[in-house]
Amino acid sequence: MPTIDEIAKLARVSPTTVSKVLNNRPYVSQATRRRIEHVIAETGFVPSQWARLLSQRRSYILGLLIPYTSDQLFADPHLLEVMRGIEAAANRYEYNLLLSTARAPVEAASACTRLLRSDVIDGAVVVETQDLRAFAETLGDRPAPWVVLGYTPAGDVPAIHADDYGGARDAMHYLINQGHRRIGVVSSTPRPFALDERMRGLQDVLQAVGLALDPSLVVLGDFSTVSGEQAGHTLLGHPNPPTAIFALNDRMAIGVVRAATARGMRVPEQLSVVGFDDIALATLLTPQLTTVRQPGYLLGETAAETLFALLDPQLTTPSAIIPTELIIRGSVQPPERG
Amino acid sequence: MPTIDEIAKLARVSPTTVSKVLNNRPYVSQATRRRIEHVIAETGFVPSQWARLLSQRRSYILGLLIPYTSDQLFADPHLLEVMRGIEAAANRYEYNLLLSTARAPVEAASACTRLLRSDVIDGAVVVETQDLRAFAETLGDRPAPWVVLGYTPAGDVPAIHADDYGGARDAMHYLINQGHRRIGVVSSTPRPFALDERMRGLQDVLQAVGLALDPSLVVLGDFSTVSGEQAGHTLLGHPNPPTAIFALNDRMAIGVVRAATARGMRVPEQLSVVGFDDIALATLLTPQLTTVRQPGYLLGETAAETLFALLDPQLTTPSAIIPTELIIRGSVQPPERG
DNA sequence: CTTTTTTAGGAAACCGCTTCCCTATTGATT
DNA sequence: AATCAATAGGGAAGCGGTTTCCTAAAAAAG
Repeated sequence: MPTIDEIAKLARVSPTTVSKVLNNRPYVSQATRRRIEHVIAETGFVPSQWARLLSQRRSYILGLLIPYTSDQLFADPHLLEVMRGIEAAANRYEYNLLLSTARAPVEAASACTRLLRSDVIDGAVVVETQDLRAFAETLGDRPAPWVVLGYTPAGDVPAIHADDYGGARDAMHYLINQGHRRIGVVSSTPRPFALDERMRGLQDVLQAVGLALDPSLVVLGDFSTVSGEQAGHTLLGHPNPPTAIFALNDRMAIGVVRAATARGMRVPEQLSVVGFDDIALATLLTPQLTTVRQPGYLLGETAAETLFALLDPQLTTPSAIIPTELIIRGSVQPPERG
Repeated sequence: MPTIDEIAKLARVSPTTVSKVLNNRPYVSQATRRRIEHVIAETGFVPSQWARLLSQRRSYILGLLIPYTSDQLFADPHLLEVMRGIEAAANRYEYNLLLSTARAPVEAASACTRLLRSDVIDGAVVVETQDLRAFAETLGDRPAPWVVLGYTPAGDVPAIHADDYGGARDAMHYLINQGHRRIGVVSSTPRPFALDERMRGLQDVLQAVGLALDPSLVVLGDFSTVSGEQAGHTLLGHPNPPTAIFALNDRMAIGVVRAATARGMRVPEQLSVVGFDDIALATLLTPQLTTVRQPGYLLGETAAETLFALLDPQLTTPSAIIPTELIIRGSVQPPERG
C-alpha cells in the first residue's frame, strides 16, 4: 500500500497538497486536484486510518460494550433489535461498530473499561449491568463519553430505556378491562431495573382498582423459555389458579403457554397470557401472543444518537424514555364464568 | 490523558524505558520497572492504541463484514449463532470485533472493501454474498487477509461452510426410509451456494433410489416464514400433494407447518416436515421440528480460527467443511396408507 | 501602475509510541 | 588482571498522516 508521500511524488506535488485533496480542502487548483485524484485512483491508495487519527483524534469507531458474557446477548432477540438500531445510526454518521463483551464473567467489565479509557473508540453505548455503579467508578478520570442502554443509578450518565412502567400499566389495564381479577405474574431474578419498573407499573394498576398483588401469584424465572414453563406450571398448580398470566418478557410468556398446553388447557379460552418485548417469535405461535412492544430498534437508534450528541459538546444530551405499545393479538380473552 | 513522555519525566527515565515496561521487554532493572509501574498506576495512564499501532502495524481488531444490508442479518437466528462463535474465538486471541454492514443495498460492498483495504482491521470474516467474485476483484492488490463464511467461487480465499450436501442427503434418506415417496421441496431465490448444495444432495438421494424430482413439487420462497407459508399452501394445493415437505431452512419449514395447520391438516400425521438449520425456535413449536442441524457456533469459531492462522503466515490455512447432523424430533412420521 | 488580498503550494513540526542502534556499566570467563 | 558478554538505559529516526506557517504568484482594489 503506497503512502501519501509516494502519491505526492507521483503527482509531483507535496504531501500537504495531497492531504488537502484527501480532505476536500480548498486552495488546490482544479488541474492539480484532478491529477492527484487520478494518481490515487490508479494506485488504489487508501490513507491509513491510524496515522490520520493520531493527529485528528477521532477514530470513527463506536463501542457497543456488553459487560457480561455474550451468550446471554445472542440469546435475546430483543437486544438484537437494539443492535440493529445502533448499527443503523452509526452507519448514518459513518461510524463503525466495535463489539466488546467481557471475556469471562470473572474479569467482568475490565475489557470494557479499558476500551473506554483508551482512544480506540470515540464513545460507547454500554448495556446496563447489575453493578453499573462500580463499573462507572473504575473508569477513572477522562473516559470516552458513554451512554447507558437501560437504567442508571447515577444521574450523570445519559440513560436510554423503554417506558417499562407505562407498558406494564397498559398490559395490566387491558387484562383488568377484559374482566380478569386473578392475575399471575412471572417476573425474574436477577432483576434489572427494567423489571422493577414493570413490577411497579402493574402493582400501581392493581392498587388503583382496589386489588392487591397476591405474593403467591408471583413466580420468578430467569428470562428463558424453560424457566417460563416452570413458572407456568407453578402458577397453574396453585390451589386457586389465576385466569390470566402476565409474563414480564416474551420468552417466558411462551413458556407459560407451553405449560398450559401441556396441562391440557387452551390459550386463551382457559388462560390468558400477556408478554413483554414483542419479539418476532410472538407472531409465530398459535395463538399469537398479546404483548407489550418495546421498540428495540428505536431504543438502539436513540442511544446512538444520544451518544453522537455527546461527542459534540455544545449539544445537550438528555436521557430518553422510549414509549411502548400494547400489541393486542390472540392470547387474551375475558375469563370464563365460574 | 498523559503521554509516554510525561510518564518518562515523572519516573525520571527515557520514553524508551517506559515503552519497554509497557511491552514487558527485558533490560529494565527491577527497581526502575517498579518505579515506572507505580507512576503509570498513579496517573491512570493508558497508552494510545493509535500511536502504538502506527509503528506495530496490528490493530487487534477483526472485521465481521456483511456486504449487504443488515436487516437480513438480524432476522436470521442462525447467523447470530455464527456471530457468537466468531466473538468467542476473537476473545480468545484478545481481538475486538468490528461489525460492518453495507449502508445501503446500492453501495453494496463499498464500506467492506474500504475496510479491507485500510489498516483498521487486521483481517476479516466476510459473509458470502451473491457477487463475491466482483467483491474480490474490487479489493485490489494487498487487502487484509480474509475468509469467506459460505462458499467461494474462486479458490484462493479460504471458505468455511457446513456440509449442506451431506445434510440434505441425510434428511432425504430419513424421509425415504420412513416410506415417503412424494416429497415436496421449499427452496429459495435468491439462492446462495449453500442452497444449491442442499438441492444437489436431495436430488442425488432421489436418483439413487430411482426417483426423480418432480419440478412441480419444488416451490421457491425467500427464507422467511411467510414465504414458507405461501409455499406450503402452493404445495398442499397441488392435485397430487406430497406426503412430506423438505423446507431448505427452518423458518420456511415453520411456515409450511402453519400452512398445513391452517388447512386443517395435522403435522406429522398427515404431513411430515423437515427443516434445515436447527434454530432455537425449532424446539418451541408443536410438534417440535425435525431438522438438519448446522452448527452455527462452530462455523463462526472455525472461520475466525482460520483467519487467525492466516495472520500468521507460516501456518497453512485450509478451507473447512463443518459436519451437519440430522436432529429427529416430532414433525416426521411414515405416510398414511392410501 | 501600485497596493492589497486571495489563491496555490510547500517546508517542517507534530501526534504518541516503537525500534534500531549506541554507550556505559556490571558480571562472568580465562 | 584483562577480556568478553550481558545488562541497563537513552538518543533519535521512523510510522503516515495533518496542520501551522510561510512564500510566491495571481487577482482585485485603489
